[in-house]
Amino acid sequence: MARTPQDITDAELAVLQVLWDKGPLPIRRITDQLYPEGKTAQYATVQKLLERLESKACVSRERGGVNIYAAMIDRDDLVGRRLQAVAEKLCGGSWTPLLTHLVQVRGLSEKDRQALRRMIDDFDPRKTKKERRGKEQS
Amino acid sequence: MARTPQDITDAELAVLQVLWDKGPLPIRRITDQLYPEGKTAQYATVQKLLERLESKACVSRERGGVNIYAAMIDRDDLVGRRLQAVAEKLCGGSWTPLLTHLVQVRGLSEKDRQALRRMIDDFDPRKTKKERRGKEQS
DNA sequence: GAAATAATAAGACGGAATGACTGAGATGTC
DNA sequence: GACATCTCAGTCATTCCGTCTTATTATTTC
Repeated sequence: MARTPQDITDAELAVLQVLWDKGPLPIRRITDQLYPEGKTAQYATVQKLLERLESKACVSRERGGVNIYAAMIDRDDLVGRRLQAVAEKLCGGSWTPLLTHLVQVRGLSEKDRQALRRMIDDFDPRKTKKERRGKEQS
Repeated sequence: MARTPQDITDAELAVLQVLWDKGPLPIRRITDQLYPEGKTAQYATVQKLLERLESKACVSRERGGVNIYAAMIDRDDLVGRRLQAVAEKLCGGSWTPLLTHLVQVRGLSEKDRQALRRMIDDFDPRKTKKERRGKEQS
């Protein structure tokens, strides 16, 4: 039973979080965020994490005097990947059980409830874009 | 950056799936399902996996002439754990982004849409149980 | 009830994953 | 040209996790 490696590890995620928060940065700036007292060793650690993230196409590198790294996936992309993994491994690929779980077990705030009702309508494929536009204006 | 081990590994999950499908079983029966030609080695593998699952309180063991193992968590429990992990690591603990993702990115079937509308109403805490009962009857 | 068969128990193994590190060279900067 | 800083290319150590071995204790079968 071949084990499936993590898509993105904890340490890699920490790097991504910095890029999401601060935007594109050189390694040094990322290191400062993650290891405030960081010296050469920690710098190299961040470098290695970026190298792995790049090989997974999760960050891009702008080469130059100093390389600048930027996130190529955003939080929601990653949320999507992880939800997909859950759906595939536990629900035979179906999304519905996830949805049901969230609504029934976790419950909804009043805000959630309103937003959800609106989303259900807005993303109803039976409605044309024109109809949706009309709804928004009302 | 301490790494977080998987809650339940792939091989452990395979064992759980058998117990979910077939109900409580002795090791031998589980082994038959997972390794149809399984001999002593594979039997021991399943045994080790069950031992680890037991230490995580995911299966119970009824001791006797032959030990019988039973799942102590069901699929939805595990779905919940994994969704929680996603929410905590990527959404600051909030469930809303998961919900939003499912509805917006994955889309809803007509059936989903109907079921969801009903759930939103049913689990609305502003409504008393009496009101919900009334609604169901209508 | 002895031989054969099967189950339990305890530990060891090995490859891969992952966070962290070192050292040599390149590139700038004053 | 000296100094700091960055890049690059490894290496390392620990843990994880799927797997297997061996020994001991039941259980069956004739």
